[in-house]
Amino acid sequence: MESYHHGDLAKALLDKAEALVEEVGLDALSIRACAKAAGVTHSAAFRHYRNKRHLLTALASRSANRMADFIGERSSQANKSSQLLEVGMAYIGFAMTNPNLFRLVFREEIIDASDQNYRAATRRLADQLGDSRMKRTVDDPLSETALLAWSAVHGMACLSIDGSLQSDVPDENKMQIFRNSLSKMQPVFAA
Amino acid sequence: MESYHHGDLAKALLDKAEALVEEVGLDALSIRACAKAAGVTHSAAFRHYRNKRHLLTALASRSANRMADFIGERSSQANKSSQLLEVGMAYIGFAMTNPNLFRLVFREEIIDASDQNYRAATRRLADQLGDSRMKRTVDDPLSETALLAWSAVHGMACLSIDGSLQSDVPDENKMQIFRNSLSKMQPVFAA
DNA sequence: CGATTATGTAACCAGTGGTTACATTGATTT
DNA sequence: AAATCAATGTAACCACTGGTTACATAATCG
Repeated sequence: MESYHHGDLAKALLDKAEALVEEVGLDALSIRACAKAAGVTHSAAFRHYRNKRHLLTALASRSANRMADFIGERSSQANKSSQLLEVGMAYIGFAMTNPNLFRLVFREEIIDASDQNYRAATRRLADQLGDSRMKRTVDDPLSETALLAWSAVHGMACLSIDGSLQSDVPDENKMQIFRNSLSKMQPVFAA
Repeated sequence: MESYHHGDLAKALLDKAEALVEEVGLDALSIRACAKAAGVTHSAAFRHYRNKRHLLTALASRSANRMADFIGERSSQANKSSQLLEVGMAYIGFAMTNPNLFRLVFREEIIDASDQNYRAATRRLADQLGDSRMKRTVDDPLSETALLAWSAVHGMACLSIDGSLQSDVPDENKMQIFRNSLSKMQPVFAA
């Protein structure tokens, strides 16, 4: 038996949410299920997260950081010439391994996009994507190719996890196809 | 006052759903709200759609068809040389005008992806995207460039409507940036 | 006209996000 | 050490949701 007080319920809830979300799906995730998994009443959860939105925001922030870490690792392992490609492949790899966490990071309607932690996490992620010029899209012509690269990678990730591509292909083969496909973009960056 | 029987409740519900979804968001859309908007009890709706999933599937099918139509129009208006670019821009344009309908078409977790109407509609859409080789990704090397193009366009659409890009830029300017960005891909297709 | 069938309503169920009043605990102060 | 107080838990409740069932009404067809 545990004590009346939990210890670190806030973190426990996040952990349970992270585990549950890949089980039951992003839309079916409920605060009550997280609370029950943590062995606690659902109202206890609201003591640590004002509402569901806040829980999801916290999870999104953590996921964005995980993603940035993952990409960072892969990026540092690659040699300079293939870095852009490897970053893209890591991006897609994270999405395919954690589809719902990946979706959560970008579904700004169900989270608090103005949250400071979330913004910091996504900024870290954007920085990891090469150069932060990807986000400054207004009058910087260089960013147009960066936007193109990001879009291609993001699009592949989305199409892949949403099942819009042929779905009876094993993940490894898919990854190889993505790699080949992305490679074709090289002439764009050569210029 | 209307008669006891509605006339074409199935279609009315779809219409109301289509209108409501862009108002309240995809996740907040409820069968009860659609039914009320159609002036009918929520249980009447279940007479025409077995469950929410079926309603959303029907709406997704209709949206995919609308999208295919829209792209088809734009495509036929363009001259041969710029067709690929125009198709892509139409794809993004539809997404930005109807973000939630666009999302619905690709959110296969909340719809019945094996539904025949849905499959027919998405196949039409895929065909409209140039050549249907986009979907046969296994051992057809040509499709790698098609996949790249689709991904780039799809990624731009998603990033744009999800607010991951700089959001204080008016839509028209965004579209111009997208056009410029996509244009950079030309050398890939020249080969 | 009468029976059948399609389509609507009313009342109900379990589950959800969220709130409020109350109970329990751990830490602080004296 | 005892009293106090804020942090953290529970229980009971609310409105709403998707979904079901029994019943009422209307249209249709013999």
